[in-house]
Amino acid sequence: MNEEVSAEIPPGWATAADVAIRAGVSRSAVSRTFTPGASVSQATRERVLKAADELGYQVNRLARSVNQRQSTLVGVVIPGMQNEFVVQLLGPIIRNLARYSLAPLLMDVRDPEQMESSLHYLLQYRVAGVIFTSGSPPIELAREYLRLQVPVAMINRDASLESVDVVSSDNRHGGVLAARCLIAAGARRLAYVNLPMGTYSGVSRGAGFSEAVALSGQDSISVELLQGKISGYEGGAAVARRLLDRPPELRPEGIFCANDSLAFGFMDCARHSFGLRIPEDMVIVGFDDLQMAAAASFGLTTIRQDIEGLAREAVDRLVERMSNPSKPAESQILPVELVIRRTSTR
Amino acid sequence: MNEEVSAEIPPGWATAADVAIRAGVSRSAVSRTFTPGASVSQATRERVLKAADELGYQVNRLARSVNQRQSTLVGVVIPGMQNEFVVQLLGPIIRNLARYSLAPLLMDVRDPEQMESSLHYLLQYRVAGVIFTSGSPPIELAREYLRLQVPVAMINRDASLESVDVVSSDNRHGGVLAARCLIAAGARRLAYVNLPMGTYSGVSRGAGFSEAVALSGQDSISVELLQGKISGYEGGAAVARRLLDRPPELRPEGIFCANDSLAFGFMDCARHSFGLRIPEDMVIVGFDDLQMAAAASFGLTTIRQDIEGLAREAVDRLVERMSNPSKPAESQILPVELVIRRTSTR
DNA sequence: ACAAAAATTGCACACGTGTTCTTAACTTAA
DNA sequence: TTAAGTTAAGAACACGTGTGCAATTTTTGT
Repeated sequence: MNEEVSAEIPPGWATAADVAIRAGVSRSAVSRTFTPGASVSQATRERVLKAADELGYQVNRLARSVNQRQSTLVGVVIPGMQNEFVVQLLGPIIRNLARYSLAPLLMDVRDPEQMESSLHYLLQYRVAGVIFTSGSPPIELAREYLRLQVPVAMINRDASLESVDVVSSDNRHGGVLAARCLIAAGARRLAYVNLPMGTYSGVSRGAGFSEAVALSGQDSISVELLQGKISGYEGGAAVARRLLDRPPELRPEGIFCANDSLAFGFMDCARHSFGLRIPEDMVIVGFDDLQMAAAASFGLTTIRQDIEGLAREAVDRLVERMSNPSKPAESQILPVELVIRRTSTR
Repeated sequence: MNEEVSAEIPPGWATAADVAIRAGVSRSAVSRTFTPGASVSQATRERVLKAADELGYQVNRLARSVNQRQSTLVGVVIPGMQNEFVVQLLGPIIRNLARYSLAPLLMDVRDPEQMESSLHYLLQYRVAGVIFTSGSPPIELAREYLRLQVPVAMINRDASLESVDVVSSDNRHGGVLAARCLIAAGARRLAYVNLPMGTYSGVSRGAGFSEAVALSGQDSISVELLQGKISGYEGGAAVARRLLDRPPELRPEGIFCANDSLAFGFMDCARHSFGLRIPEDMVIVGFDDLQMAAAASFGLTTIRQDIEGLAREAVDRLVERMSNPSKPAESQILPVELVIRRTSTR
């Protein structure tokens, strides 16, 4: 009985050999069809593509990687999902990697104790490179990758390592812009609210801030440097509670927060717990320009970073280094922009 | 633009053969040493581990995957980084995957046109499974994976597909809680602000909301269903502008927003553009309990989802299905919790 | 029409693993 | 001490792919 058997897709994945048989060609021909720039005649290419389509064949990138000792995976290291800015960086990074057919392997190093195992974790997948997003963690981790000749690119971090491409916002100048803005608004006693851990970008912003104040020439202006124990909204509020719990004439009138989340917490505490009016009693400038900065409840004047640019440049640098590992390290600085809203205009 | 790039795996990657030579054993012995449950004597195991450590040997998971025809990569599909709740889901998902030594391969399907290529993209890495996070996109994409027998788990989505595990918050009951809360606060004219696209979770929340109103028995209570064109803060504000631009006596007094971002936009617009006081003139309930909901500027009463639970259960279900693909589909519903803050208490 | 050049094809090998199967070594029981 | 039983190690194969090389086909030039 010659019953017609329906051409079901076999359980499991169709392999190049399966396609070859169905198309009546050698397995090499299949391989070449899916390798750009290989030598295949138009006729066989079409037969292969037809057979591949019918079988739902997808090339096995894992096997391909093993064979040619190349990987198309890129590690993306992030310090938890709490920092809203870093999260916003993620989307653009992924899309820019996709431009080069690279796939992001995410790694969350919230706990430093995971670090060691996380290191192995990425290495075992033979990542073609690693992107470190801003945050405090692991300079030693990066050093480890370098030792193994894995290309590394960093965003908003210290550019001190050899043969690492770094792309940062102009954090220092952001601090300068913030200082000028606060001073122009008439504030005399200034304060800088830094990030809890000694982050590179936090330090740079504070340095630019202090520097601009010093250069302003007006010695009636004072700067106070503060640093919280926790980050984000709660951290900003905590610093505010500590700072504003003093006689009104000693309170700072101009606040620069290392990022917008801190600023939200600070100004909410100032307004709701201490009854201060913003900007009348106190002017505030943040950093990042998160979406919430534009919210009517805040209207936060802030320094905008070029998220898309940071992601694009970091990926481009990494890709360059992949194809030319001995390329000299580049340190690129992207401009920031002062976005004026209500917290600084009076 | 669509350039293919990959980097040579740097020289200096020790292979199992290298370790074998250095340890003076066969390559099989090395392999067994790193394969839990294999038969190796304590003596050789130690020699192998010593040699491996000296060479900095890391097992090549790509090669391992090719050999045993199974992958340790899991696709995580997210609809852009705009939805803050989905982003918060990401961290727990990654950490729970790590519990099983699985690695997240991220896929951003913001643009539907990427869908087709994204599908191939994950398949080419032979992902062991896929997790769909909440959002509208691609039910067809999921169907495609199922056809290829790739295990699929979904979060906060319709449970209509066969052999797909779904874990959702109790969206319906969340709507019920919101309705009761608004009614208890004395609101009579109610409105529901839905998500722009007909998302499953948005629809469920609205259904529960309407249902609870109907069951309240008080026919003096009316419900209005609204849907914006854009999502997030701006979307909420836009809906508010449209809705409040009518005589005060026709304005709703109780608003239920499908998520917190919408609620932020809505209440900011109501307060700052229309001068309404919250909760005196209007009570509001959101959904998700984002960090900002607790901010002093909002104090938003909202329905909290069990983020950690959603992630954990989704990963557990997926892993179960990996080891037993014919397991009957489970549909799990996690409880939600009403978090009362200032926008509903008067 | 025929030789030379060019293009295409298939075979065989390589990549770094896990695993079966056979053989050697070692342990236990009588 | 010897036979039987247990355990570890190595050789060989498989996984799915890319590619060098030689053989074969097609195209080109006259």
